[in-house]
Amino acid sequence: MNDPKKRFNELIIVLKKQGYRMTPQRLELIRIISASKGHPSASQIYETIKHQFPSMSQATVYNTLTLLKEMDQILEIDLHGDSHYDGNRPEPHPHIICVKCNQIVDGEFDIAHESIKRLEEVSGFHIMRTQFAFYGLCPDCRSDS
Amino acid sequence: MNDPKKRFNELIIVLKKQGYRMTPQRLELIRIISASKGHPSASQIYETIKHQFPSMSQATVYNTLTLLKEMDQILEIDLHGDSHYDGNRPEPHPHIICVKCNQIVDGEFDIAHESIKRLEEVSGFHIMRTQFAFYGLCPDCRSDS
DNA sequence: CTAACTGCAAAAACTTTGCACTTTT
DNA sequence: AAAAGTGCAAAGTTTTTGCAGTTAG
Repeated sequence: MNDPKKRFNELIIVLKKQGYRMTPQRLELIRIISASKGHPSASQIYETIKHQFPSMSQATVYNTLTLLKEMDQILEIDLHGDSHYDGNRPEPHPHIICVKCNQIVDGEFDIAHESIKRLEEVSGFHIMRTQFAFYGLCPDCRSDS
Repeated sequence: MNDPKKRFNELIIVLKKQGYRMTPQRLELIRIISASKGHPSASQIYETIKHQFPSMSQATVYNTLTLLKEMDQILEIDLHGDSHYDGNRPEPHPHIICVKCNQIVDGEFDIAHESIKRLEEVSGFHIMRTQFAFYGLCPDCRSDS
């Protein structure tokens, strides 16, 4: 994972370069996304920001997340109507998700690079982003049951 | 893809073996899932069945899909609060999804087998199912824009 | 100053739930 | 007959929308 501060500044630069405004709410969301070791969901981000900005609205959270998503700066992890976000690794990588405790862990190998090329050739698609999810039991939950 | 009729009978046998009852609604859903070349969503399945069974309820669709999912007979493709289902290939395989027309195409290579083993070793997870999604533009939508 | 952004509240979309009724076995 | 399954309608979640008011640049 990147250094949170480095990532924070990186995101600010990218947004500014595109002419987006730096509002306090946006800065706070970017700070959270940059520092998150886990993969927070939209509602988790919303709840966290509300501590600092009680007036924060869900619409703003979704607006900003959509913005970052469209700029390929964050990855959306679609989990059955509860999207989580990975703010540190825009490049394709697998996620390992515990079906019991719902924790999400980053996988380290890169299946994508060569696979994408092959898949594009075979399917004729132009592939823009990927989502690899492995569902199972994390070490803790394995021993629980 | 399997032969739809073969798959249909296969599913019936599996359900019966587990002691589940064969209601007309269930049969119809299984028929649809078996024959679907694409990857229908819950609501698409619901709409289709309503033609035959105007009294069909969403609850029944979801009940049956959950059942099949838990028996690892269908794959759920999580698409931003609109799950689609792959009824023919319970084994891990990639999906290629057009971000414009939303069509879902099956990928043919198997990245999973060796990768899962490696990932299990590194993460300590016990992996039970996977979801590989590649988002992009299909050939038609590429030429459109 | 003004275009961009936010907050609010309502609506939309998908899924789940509870319970009485029906049906498979 | 009994357990399992269905239908209905309501409620729960997450996400989107419209618009008036606010603010960064």
